[in-house]
This record gives sequence, structure tokens and C-alpha cells, in this order.
Amino acid sequence: MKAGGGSMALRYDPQSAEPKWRAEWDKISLFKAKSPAQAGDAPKAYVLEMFPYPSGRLHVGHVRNYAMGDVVARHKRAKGYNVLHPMGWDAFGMPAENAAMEHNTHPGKWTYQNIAAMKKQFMKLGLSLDWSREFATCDPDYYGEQQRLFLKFMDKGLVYQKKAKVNWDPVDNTVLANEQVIDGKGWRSGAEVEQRDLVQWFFRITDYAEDLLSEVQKLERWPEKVRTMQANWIGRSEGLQMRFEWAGEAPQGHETGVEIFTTRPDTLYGASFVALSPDHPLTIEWAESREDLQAFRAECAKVGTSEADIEKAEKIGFDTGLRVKHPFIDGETLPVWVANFVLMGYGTGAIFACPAHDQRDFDFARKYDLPILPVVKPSGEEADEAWVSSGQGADMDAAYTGPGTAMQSGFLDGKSVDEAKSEAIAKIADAGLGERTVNYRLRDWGVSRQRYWGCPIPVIHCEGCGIVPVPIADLPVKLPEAVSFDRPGNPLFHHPTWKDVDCPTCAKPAQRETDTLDTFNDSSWYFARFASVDDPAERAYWLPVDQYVGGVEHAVLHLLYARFFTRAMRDVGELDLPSGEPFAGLFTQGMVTHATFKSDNGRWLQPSEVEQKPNHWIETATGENVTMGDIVKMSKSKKNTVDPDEIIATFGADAARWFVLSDSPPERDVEWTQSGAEGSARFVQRVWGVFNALSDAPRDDAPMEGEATVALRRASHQLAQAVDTAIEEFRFNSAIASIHEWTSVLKKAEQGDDDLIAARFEGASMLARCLTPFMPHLAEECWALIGGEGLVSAAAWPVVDAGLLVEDNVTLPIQVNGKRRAEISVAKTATKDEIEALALAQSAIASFLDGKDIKKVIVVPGRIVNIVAS
RNA sequence: GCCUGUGUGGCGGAAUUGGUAGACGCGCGGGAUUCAAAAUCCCGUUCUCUUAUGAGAGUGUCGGUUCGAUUCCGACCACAGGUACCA
Repeated sequence: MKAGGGSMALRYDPQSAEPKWRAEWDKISLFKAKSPAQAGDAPKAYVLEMFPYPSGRLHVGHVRNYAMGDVVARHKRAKGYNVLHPMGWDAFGMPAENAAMEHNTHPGKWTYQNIAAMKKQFMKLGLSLDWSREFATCDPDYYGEQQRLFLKFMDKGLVYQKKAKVNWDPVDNTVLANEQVIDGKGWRSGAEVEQRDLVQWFFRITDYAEDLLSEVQKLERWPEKVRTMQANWIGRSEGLQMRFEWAGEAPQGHETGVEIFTTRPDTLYGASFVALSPDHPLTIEWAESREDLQAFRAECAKVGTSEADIEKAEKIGFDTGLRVKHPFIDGETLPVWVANFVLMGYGTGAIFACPAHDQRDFDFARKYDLPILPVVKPSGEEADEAWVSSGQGADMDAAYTGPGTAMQSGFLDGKSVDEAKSEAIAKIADAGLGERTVNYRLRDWGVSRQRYWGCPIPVIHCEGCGIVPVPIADLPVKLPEAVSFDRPGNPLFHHPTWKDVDCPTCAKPAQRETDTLDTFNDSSWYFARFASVDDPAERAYWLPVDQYVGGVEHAVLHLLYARFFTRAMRDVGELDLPSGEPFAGLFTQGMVTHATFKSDNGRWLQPSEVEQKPNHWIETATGENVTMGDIVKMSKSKKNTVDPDEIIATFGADAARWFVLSDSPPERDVEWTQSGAEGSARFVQRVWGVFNALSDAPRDDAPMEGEATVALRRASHQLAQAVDTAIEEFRFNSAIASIHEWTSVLKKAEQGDDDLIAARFEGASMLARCLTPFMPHLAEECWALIGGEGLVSAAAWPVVDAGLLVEDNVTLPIQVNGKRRAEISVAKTATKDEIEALALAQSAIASFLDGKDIKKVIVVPGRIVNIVAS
């Protein structure tokens, strides 16, 4: 480069330095995990980020996720752990089939091409990954093993079949995923979607409900919010299962009555009606002979299968005309309705309704003019005499669901809600009508999918023998290569020959199961496969995962299924993991968001296609006006993704890593901005400058003393300490703030005395190592500049001198009536009395105390002084 | 609808257990360097009033507890994630 004055261009060039250092790491297989034997005394650390779906391109959200895991992995390695940090591909799923339909490519080809492209991008990020353990879940080796596990679970009685609802597209004759149903219509055909029953495979996850619930509370290194979400999802509730006997003639086959489940037996005196789910066996039987009920069921089936759709749907009901006896009031009967807000999947699929104390019952009662009978008097002052005496609830505008005492409830009157629950249950039990039960919101896991690109369920249907497992020796049941996507529906089912097979038991012609497994199966045990392909001892050594990192959107389903899967594997003798818990530590990170841009004619534009003018945005190519829309999660459809390749090409991988970890706390969303990336790139140069200034400085043996030296050393050690704790606590943004400060401190020291040189070297050496988890390539370059030994990625974490962290003096703010008015500097050892005397002697304080009496002086040593005066 | 979060300057955010609100960065303003620019370095930057000194207000809204609240409690508003076939 040509430069004036003969000075070299003093710049760090990431484009040449980054590949150079990655090659150095590869040369010695630095990031390959050691076997238990090789590891010796080193403790193990299994660091794992949720593996990606190979969508085609990496985006900045991936960079953030994997950069976070890399910080943890590199930090652990520097602290002497034997680290396992693997990577692979969650490769089955719908997008591959959609691509097959749109572009006429095979899902497998599409997937493996995407993997190759994304891996290339991954390599540029400088992540400390052990690629020797890589696999894709669509590899037959992997899904074959998954089939074997399925059969083991089946042996153990954890697998069964039952009917369940799916979204059915009547035009395409195909099952739709919830996200493929838009406003009740199929996304391709536009036809009204209807619910349809299909026989499907299920895992008995509910067998583990109690264990999954009680153990999740003990996962101390999981975020509280995730534990709460899991607990709420499992939804344990104690209540009463009881039957209401028929008043009058009983329907055939149901003579004993209607079984209901309730969590509010204390409100039985407020019962207004009994309601059945539209899918209750009784409802279905009646509908066979009643056209009006059949029509009602058809109306209910128009709502999608998702919980949100069902809950938000307008409440509708059908009066069957039948009546049941009230269990406590002789001669009293209640009407039996069919109501769409009663879910067959929860409890018994039937309820009794107490509109005064349940909001859904209340809404329904108002709509169909059913009685509202208040039976709980709110505790405290909320009790309103008029409300209580009205009796009919005519003046209630909402259900009362809070605590209180029973009223207008016969033998329960005056009892608290909890007491009344127990006594009501006891009375029902005495009468032989029911008993106390525990119910869970959690439902069994439906694993059947009517799709091609997934793991085939390894069973055979034989006319004579029934359901026959595929013999272990015949695994894997491979997906057929030749497959057609030119008509909707399951290609495995349409395949001309694939499903034809001889029955393993009787050798007569039989048919393969054509359902494939839900892709959540694939991600429920991949961490065990990373630990070892097939060695149980090595799996036992690595598991559980010490630090799992992934998006908060997986807080319930993925994590719950994985917790079930490891328990099931343990219980069939496939995993030596006594707790059954796969992830000892969990961190859930936020998403990367970006502004969206839309041209005046309604096209979405990529961020790279627009530029900012003083008061507006324009499309670079055309100069046309562009509107900036919402800042949302990066998605292909809104074209607001940012490709890391461009950033790496412009600023380097380190700057990209640095930016996604700066500013926002890891658990929160972060917005991608160009200026932020530029700022990171500037900082890279600034750091390099600090080290470069030291590179030809004389290594000085001067003693490490003198006021300025101690101050500089103190700053370095304090900041190293701050970086260390921030990493441990997943506060990477704080760690980065400390590194910023540290760099400025070292920069300022360049203006200082020559005597500072030793302290500067020490600080730089510590900084390089603290920098490594964040910007590993730059750290290597800096380490080399100051003559560091070997690779900084292999160097030990700096040791902080605790003696340097202690400060002798402390600054205390002085408040008058809670407002800061002055500050004093006192010795750390000063007593309360000394501090108080000093504070009151401050001239700045006096004017605020003028004409006032000092009521109290609060002295919190090391923190604050507050003078209360009036 | 339900469950779980989040809300602080122009912007992203910091504030270890209830103890100096705005660390650090971006942006912006000013200065140094330069023939000039880029790059770099230094200083300033919550708002309002004030010549300065300084004063007042201020962490989504309203209320409460406390000597003291971004932090704890109650009610509300907005946004985000999940809601069992997106991964």
C-alpha cells in the first residue's frame, strides 16, 4: 500500500488473518474432544447449542446462538475442562417437501445441498466446534437407531395407537400442519379446512407427568421462566371425578351417568348445567340418530385443531334435552348440553358448569340464558351486600374466581374454598358417586405424521398377525429414493411398491406403516448420539449436557419431549443417566430482529437493497421511496434477513460475533443494525492498535510498583474479574462493556510514563485471553504481537490477583430525604459514627438542612448515607 | 382466550442483595491531526428551566410499601414468544 510519510498502513486485515488462524487450530485438532481416558483429571464440560434446521443459509440469528455457545465452550476450555462442543443438522421436516413440490427437487438432495452450503458458512465463524461427530438426522444410520429405540419403547408399552384429530384439506385430500391453515383455509387449495379423525401413534408421555413435573423444579441451572412454563404445560390439578346420574331415562350403554372432572367441587351448589365435548362418545352416538346434533358437530369441526383457535372461537352449545340429577339437592335436575369449549382431551371430556365462578361457563350461560348462581362470597371488603343477596347473579358482569367462603351451599356454608372442596369430595365419595383424582393438562405425545421426509415408523400391518414390529436386523427401514411429489398427500402412501412387504411373522403379504415420526423425535436424543455413536460408557461420561443454549421458543415442547425421551431410553436400558435429565444447564437466548422495508408498490425489500436518506428510505437501484415497517424476527418471507457472509466479507467474522453479543443481554431480542456492525469493526482495529503499540516496545523487567503502575494493574485485574463473572453468568454484553473499558484504559496508558510498560504488557496479555472467547482470530493476532506463547485459544485463563481487587477508599453518596446532594470519600474501614459525622459536616449538605430538624441518619457502610429531615 | 416474558435518553442497553438512574456502545455536536479528505485520537451529550452556579422532573400508566423503589406489592396498557402437525 502506498502511504505518505513512509509510515506503514497500520491496519489489521481480518480477511487474511482469520483463515490463517483457523488453519492453525485445525492443524492440531484443537477443538476435538478428548476421550475419557485421554482427559485424565480434567473435568468434562458438554457445551451444546440447539442444532440448526438446514434451511439453506445461515442468518444472523444463528450467528448469535452459536457465538454464545462458543464463548462458553472456549471459556471452559481455557479453564482446563475437557470440552465437547459438537455440531450437526436437524434435517427432517416440512420445508424440504415444500421445496420438492415447488422446485421439483428431491427433499434429500435439497437438504444435503443446504447442509453443505451452511457448513461452509459455519466454518468462517471461527467456532471451536468438534466436527468429527457431525451427522444429519436424515442419515439412515441415525434414523435407523431411532427406529430401534421406537421398538424398544413399544416393547415397554410406551407406544400405542388411537384416533386423533388432524386438519384435513378436502380439496388436496391431505393433512395440514397448523401453520398451513390460514384463517381456517388450506394454504394451497384455499379450501375450508375440517377436523378429521385419524388412527395415529402415541407415546405415553403422561406416564411420566408426575416425574417430569417434580424434577423440573430441581433444575437449578434452568431459567425460572422455563421451569414455570413446563410446570404450567404439564398442568397438574387435583380435583374430583364424579358422575351425574340421569334424571329420567338413561341412554343405552351409559346407564351409570355422565362422568365429569372438576377442580371446583366446592361450587357444586352453583351448578347450572352439565356440558359434554362435541367429541364425547355420548355426543357421537346421539349424533348418529339426530341430524340437528350432527350439524352442530360439523359446525364445531370447522374450527382448527389448535388450542388458540378453539379457545378464541365463539362459544356455541346444543341442548340435548336430557337432564341429570343434582348430587346434593334432592329433586333438582340440570340440563345436559354439548358445548364446543369442552375439550375431549382434558379430564373426561365432560364438565359441570358453575357460571358464577368460571368465566367460560359464565360467557356460555349469558349467551344461552342459563342460571348464574353465586355460591362463593368473596373474602375481605370486596363482598357487596347487594351482589350477595341477589342470588341469581343477574348483576354480575364477570365470574368471581378468587378466594372466599361458601354460601347458599347447604352443608358447605361458611367454609373456605379449600375446606369446601375437601368436604364436597368426601360427600360425593360417601355417596359412591366419585372420588378425588389428579388430572394433568399434558396429553400423550402424538408422533404420527402423514409425510415423506421423516423417520419411517418401523412397523408392519398384517391382516393375520396385526401390528408386527420390523425385526431389528431389518433396520433401518429406509425411505424410498424414487418418490413423486406431483400430487398432494403422503408420498409413502402413494408409492407403488414401498409399502409392500412380507409379514415377518407369517410371511404372508403385508403392508408397511406409511406414517413417519414427528421431527421432535429427531431432536430428542441427538445430544446422546453426539456423546457417542454407540458406546454407552462414553455417553455416560459426557451426559448430561452441562450447558445447553437455544431459542426461548423451544422452552416447552422440544425440552419436554427430550426430557421424556431420555427417561424412556433410561427405562428400556439404553441410557445410563439416573436422573433422566438431559440438560443440567440451560440458557434461552432472544432472537435477532431487523426492520422490514416495503416499496410503494408493496414489494418487500432486503436491507441491502435500501439506503437511508435524511428523512426517509429509498431503494438504491431505483431511487424509489421505501417505507420502513415493523422490526420483527428475521424471516425469509419478509426479506429482513441479513446474511452473515456479507458481514464477514465486509467486517470479518470477529466483528460479526462481537456485534451480536454486544449491547443486548443474551436472553433478549437484538436488532441488527448496519451502524452497529461498523462500530464493531472499528473496535477490532482499536484493540489491534493497542497491541500493535506494544509489539516493538522493549520488554521491561522494571519492578511492578509505583502509584500509576498499581492503578493500571488494579484496573486490569478488576476488569479481568468482571469479564470472568459476566461470562459465567451469561452477561456477555456486560463482559463486552468491560473489554471496551479495558481497551480504553490501556490506550490511555500509552500516554503515560515508560515505567508503565510492564503493567501494560501484563494487562494486554490478560486482555488477549479474555478476548479469545469473543473474537478468537483477533485474539490470536494480538497474542502473537506481544509474543504470547503458543496459541491463545489453547492458553489458560488469566489468574486474577485478589489482593489487587481491594480498594482502600470508597465513595459514598449523601442523600437528604432520599435525594443525592453530595458525596464523600471514606476509608473502607470507617465506622457508622465516623461516616455520619463526616457526612453532617459537609458544607454542601448544610444548605439543605437549613431550618430543618434531623429526624434520622441512615448509614449503610459502603453504600449510602441518607439524612431524614423535616 | 390461556401460559411465560419484556417495557429505562435520539437509539441498543447498564445498575451483584431495595442504596449515586443512564456504565459501555451507536448516533449526534465540538476539537486535534491533515493542503484536503478518509482513518485515528480527545472532549461533550436524559429532559426542562437557568448567564454561570444551580434547580426541578424522570425507568410503559395509575396506585401502594419504605428513610430510600428501575428493583418489592396491586391494578392496567402495549409488545414479543409458546399454545401440542413450523422448527
